Order: sequence, then C-alpha cells, then structure tokens
Amino acid sequence: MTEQTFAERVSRWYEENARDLPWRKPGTSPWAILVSEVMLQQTPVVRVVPAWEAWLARWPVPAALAAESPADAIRMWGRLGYPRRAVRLYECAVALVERHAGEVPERLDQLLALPGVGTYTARAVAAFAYGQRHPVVDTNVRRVVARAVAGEPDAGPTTRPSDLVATEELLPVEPAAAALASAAFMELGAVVCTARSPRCAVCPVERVCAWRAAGQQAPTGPTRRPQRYAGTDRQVRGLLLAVLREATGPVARLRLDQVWADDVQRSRALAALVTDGLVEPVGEASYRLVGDGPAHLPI
DNA sequence: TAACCGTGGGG
DNA sequence: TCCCCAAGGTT
Repeated sequence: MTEQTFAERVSRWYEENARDLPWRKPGTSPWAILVSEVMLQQTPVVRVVPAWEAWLARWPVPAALAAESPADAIRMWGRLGYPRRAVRLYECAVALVERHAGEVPERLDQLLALPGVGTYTARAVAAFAYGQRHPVVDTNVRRVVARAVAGEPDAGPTTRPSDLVATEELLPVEPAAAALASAAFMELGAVVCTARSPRCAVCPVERVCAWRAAGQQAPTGPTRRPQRYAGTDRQVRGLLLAVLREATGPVARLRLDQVWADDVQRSRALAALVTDGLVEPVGEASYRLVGDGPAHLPI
C-alpha cells in the first residue's frame, strides 16, 4: 500500500469534517459561488452566511442585480465591512451581462478581468464552480503550506507567485481532486491550523508536518501590519455610510456633519466616498448612495 | 510595495 | 481593555 500524499490526507479529513456551509451544496451556481467568495474577502464565515442567503434570494442571477443600483447593493451588503466590495459586485453583475451573456465565465483570464476579482477569487471560482485545476491560495492555504511543508511558523505578509507554485505542486493531477484538495487546505487552515492556537492534536497531517518536526517554533509576530481603526478616515467613512444606508434617498449635509466633529477629516472622508463610487452629491447640500433614487425610465 | 479599504468577535 | 484576526483587491 503506497503512502498517502499530503493532499490525500487532508482531502480525506475534509470529507469527514467539512463544515456544512451553504455555498458548498451541490448545484450551487457559479454566480452564487462568486458572491460567496467576494463576501468572504476579509469577512468571517459566520457573518457571511445570512448575508449570502439574503443576497441570492433577491438576486439569484447577475442580471437581477445589474437591473438595480449600487445603492441597493450597498444596503444589502449591510455591515459586512469594506462596502466597496458591494459596488464591485454590482459592477461585476453589469459586466457579466454586458460581456458574458449574464453568465460567470470559466476562463481564468476572463474572471481576473472582472471588478473586485483578483488572484485568489478568480482561481476559487474556476476551481469550486467549474472544477478546474488551479492553486487556490488564500491566507489559510499560505499558512498551512508555510507550516506543514516549509516548516515555518507563519506565511509571509502577501501572496507571491512562489506561493502559487508551492501550492500547485501539492495538488493532485485530476482536476476534480485538485479542487477538492484546495477546499480541504483552506478548511484545514480555517479550523485546525489556525493563526494563533493551532489544534495539532486533531490535525490529519500532524505526523508529516515540517513545523511540528522542527519543534513548532512560535510565530514571531503579527503576519500583517497592524491596522488601526479608531480615529482613522475608515471609521469616519463607516459612520457616514451607516447614516446614508439607513436613510431612503438623499441626506442633508447638515445631518452628515453630526457623525464626526473634525471638519477636515469628515469632509475628506465624504469626498473619498464620492470618489470611490459609493456616494454621490444631490443638489447643493445633500448626498445619497449612488443611484439611490427612482429607477431610470426606459428610453 | 506598502497603505488603504469596515466591522465585529475572541483571546 | 486592547490587540489580533478574518476565503483579498486596488492603487
């Protein structure tokens, strides 16, 4: 009996222990999978689940979202964070209708050309929606590979081409098995090989883990630069957007002025929201979410 | 490339 | 309490 490969070990564990996440149900559409991947960018699974279900119930196909406005997308996004992703998803729906007959393309280069779709998301859709063989490298996979294969306590701060190569080398040849292995690597990193308190006692590759073998040296420090929030423009943007999200239609500038005392910073944040396509001025002294008005009349 | 882009929960 | 972290992308 030949020894199991790393991918086989993790895949077998995955088949027995995978979380029951709704977008993993057989028959989930490529669009639904794309939506899940965008929502999961920097937002924890538990908060994505209900938002994903509501989003797909309202917009089951790209054309349904494309027919509405960025404002609708921003409201539906709720408090998932980084609301630019909602606008990108709207733009994505428009692009799918205009360029791909309302479908999610299968080709990696076409996926990469979509708004808000980068190295990770494009490969995740190609693998999980279409069963293609691509390295799907997110923060979990980088950590798993860094530890189990390279013997390092943590991955580097950013995804590099070498990360894709290292992961690709672990994938089975057969595409469906490769896609399964990618999901399994991610799951292992999310549930067992976590950043702070890895649960090595229940790890399926504990006995072949290079990090374990090397004495499991502790992580040296934060993987990424510390992200402050309190007092930053990001906090002010969040406060402004929360007001606009709750409102229906335009909000007076005077009302927005009350969310933050510092005039300079508040104005800068509001201007940035306009630049980023989240907010637009209405008349002389009001603002609204982009497109937050009566639907366009047919020409 | 490093900084920027929200929000909330857990240790 | 505070800090870290979470299926990244864009500039």
